[in-house]
Amino acid sequence: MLSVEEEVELLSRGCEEIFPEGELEEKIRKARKENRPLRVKLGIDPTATDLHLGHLIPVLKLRQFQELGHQAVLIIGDYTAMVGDPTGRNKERPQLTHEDVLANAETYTEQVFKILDPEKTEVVYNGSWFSKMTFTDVIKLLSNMTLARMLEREDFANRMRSQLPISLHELVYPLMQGYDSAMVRADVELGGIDQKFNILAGRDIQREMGMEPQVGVCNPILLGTDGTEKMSKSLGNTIALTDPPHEMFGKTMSIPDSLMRMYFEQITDLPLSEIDAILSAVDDGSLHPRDAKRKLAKAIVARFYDEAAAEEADEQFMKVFTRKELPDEMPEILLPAGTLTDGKMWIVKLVTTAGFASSNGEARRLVEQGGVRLDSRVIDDPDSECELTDGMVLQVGKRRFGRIRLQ
RNA sequence: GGAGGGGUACCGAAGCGGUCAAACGGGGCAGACUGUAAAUCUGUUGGCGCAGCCUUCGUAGGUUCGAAUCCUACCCCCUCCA
Repeated sequence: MLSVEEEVELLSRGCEEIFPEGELEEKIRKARKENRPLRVKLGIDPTATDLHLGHLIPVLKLRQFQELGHQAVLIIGDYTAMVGDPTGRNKERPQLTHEDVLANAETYTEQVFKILDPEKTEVVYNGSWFSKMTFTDVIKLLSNMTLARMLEREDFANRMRSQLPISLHELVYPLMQGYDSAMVRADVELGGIDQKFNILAGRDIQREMGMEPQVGVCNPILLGTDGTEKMSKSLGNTIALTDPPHEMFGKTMSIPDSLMRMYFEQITDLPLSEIDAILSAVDDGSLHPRDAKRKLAKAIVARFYDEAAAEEADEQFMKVFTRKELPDEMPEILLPAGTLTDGKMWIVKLVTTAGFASSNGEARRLVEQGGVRLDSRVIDDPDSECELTDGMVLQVGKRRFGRIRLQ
């Protein structure tokens, strides 16, 4: 068995902040003495359907706790999702209906259980208590917070300063999240560092209700593939859990070098010493940054799929982008008989039919700009009528390929 | 409740009777250079088989030879005062 110090060190990996400092160690010590696991809470608001790596960071942390024998408590925020977490927002969120939320929750948990052990995870909907609260209960809950404290929050302060609206229901959110902690008697709450305020609210409420306050274990906010903004679906800079291996690999290869450490630490489970070794090899020039990134991409794919998929993705990547060869597999472009006239087809039509452009105009532009190839030959005249034969390869841009199938 | 400001393309933001499919910046896409990195440079960014035509500037009407631009009504947002 690990020593308490070792366990804390392990759990601290990749964390931006654990607060209050030292209290995690104390909690673990105490739990061991009482011979019980820590109750580790992670709340997720099912506001969208696809999980991306940014969502997964605390989930991975939760699994780590789970592997060490602690009790994972997953809260599905069916009620909080309707309110919408104002954290980091400079706008109000659109409010979702309860039906939307429940539907999302299903796909969410399905994905989360690719990582967590469902047998050992306690799943609770926070609607199970919020739906039963009376208005009196709500008022009592609200009395735990003052306006001044609420306005200390950076996001609210910013909005106040720039005279943007803050709806009252948004002020309730941190209290709701905090109340969740009390209801599940959490010892630890996980979340991004942007959750700090909400997690601290949980401590207040737990204390108010006569419990020992939870410890916050916060990870940094994962930046998206563009390297500047936080990973978020609306910014289109995500790597999704549902991305197929080659895409996950490719997207990882496209992140700026400066993000490698973050991704290594947050998403892979390589030992820190190994990560340091890789990155210092890059620094002193003995390892090509691209090869370091390949290691990263492989580790990520292996984590969410398996070694074989990672190996395969790497090979394909090298083949297509380094050696500029055609990928082994590519989607087929089915052309029913009658699509061609005299065995020929208008190039613009071909590109849109293949789904590589959403309009003829866009396809036309791609052609004019030299981004379209047919069997490796650039076609740059948008009026071209191309002779097509079964098995020909259409390439658009650097990474979209399709094999023509005449039917 | 009173006074004022505003809704323009993916986003920010000009335009305020014709020369506007709408400046400029960001983002996206394509090309060059590379390591599908960064930086840089170039082109492009409503639709249509496209030297032409069609539909766009909150919504609906109206004025005009002609409207993103003027008028009327409606919807939405913001600010200040209360």
